[in-house]
Amino acid sequence: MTKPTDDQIAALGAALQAFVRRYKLADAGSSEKPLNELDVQTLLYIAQHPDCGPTDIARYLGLAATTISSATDRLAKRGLLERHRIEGDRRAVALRLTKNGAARAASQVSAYNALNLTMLERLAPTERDTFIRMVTKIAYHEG
Amino acid sequence: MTKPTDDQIAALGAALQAFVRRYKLADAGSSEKPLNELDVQTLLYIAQHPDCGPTDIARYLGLAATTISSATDRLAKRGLLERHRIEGDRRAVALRLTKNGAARAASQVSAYNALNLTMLERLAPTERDTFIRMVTKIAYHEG
DNA sequence: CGCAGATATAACGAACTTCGGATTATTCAA
DNA sequence: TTGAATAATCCGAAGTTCGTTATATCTGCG
Repeated sequence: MTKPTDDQIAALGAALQAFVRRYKLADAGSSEKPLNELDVQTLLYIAQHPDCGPTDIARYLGLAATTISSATDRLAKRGLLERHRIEGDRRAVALRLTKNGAARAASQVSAYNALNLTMLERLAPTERDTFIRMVTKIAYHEG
Repeated sequence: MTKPTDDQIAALGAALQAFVRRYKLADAGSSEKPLNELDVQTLLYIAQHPDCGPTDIARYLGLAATTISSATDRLAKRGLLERHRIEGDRRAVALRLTKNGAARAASQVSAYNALNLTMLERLAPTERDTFIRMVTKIAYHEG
């Protein structure tokens, strides 16, 4: 197996750094009072796993359960999610997004999609599937 | 100009999400007491711009000057950088890495390089330059 | 020269976030 | 039944960002 050269590694590093930097400075111009990163991740997880509990989220994100408790508190205070008592286990709570929460989650997804769209548009149409295939290969590689 | 399809956007989004998640959970197992993200960025900026001032860093990262003051405080306390009074302008300080700071910066760069290496290794040797060219095109695209 | 205003940085305090430890409520197993 | 395990939350400590203020210094203009 031929190894990547130092030049290749450096070129990739420079491009990724430039990209991350541009992206970070760009999204400063968002509309609503922004949620912090953890709250966004929490919101999106609940959107995809309705009626999950705080412990699920903590395990998924690799954080302390109390941290998730704080995050869900913040989201609940803003009216983005509701806690429901569940039938089978009365210790547990089921987290569900409110209408506003679902809208907020959708808006987040839109923002991600817009970024992905921008990336693909910068490539020639014939390159796009190749790029997606490569990124997929890198992301899902077993190792 | 043909537009990317929704399927393409979704596929790219899913792959990037998977990649970011794997990367985040992976680097939980690092060695030394970790610097926070801002401190790392600050350290690397100073490594590349010796004798710069806090204001330069604040402008570069798009943050309040006092935030950078805190960051340089933390780095100085850990012995990673030194503040020097400058000749021409006695208001300003010139930030310089100590030996330890330079080592720490180098170690950070190594970590980034290792990640980039991993990414490239997951592609076939013949694909690598294509991938780098595409990422570069996306990152540096004028728009 | 002397002084008003701009500039570089640091000090301080408010608001917020993460997380460990303790607490409450409930379930499970012996 | 009782003790251990589990789900979630409360509380307080430590750390972070950032606005305001303070201090020192520079710059330019009369």
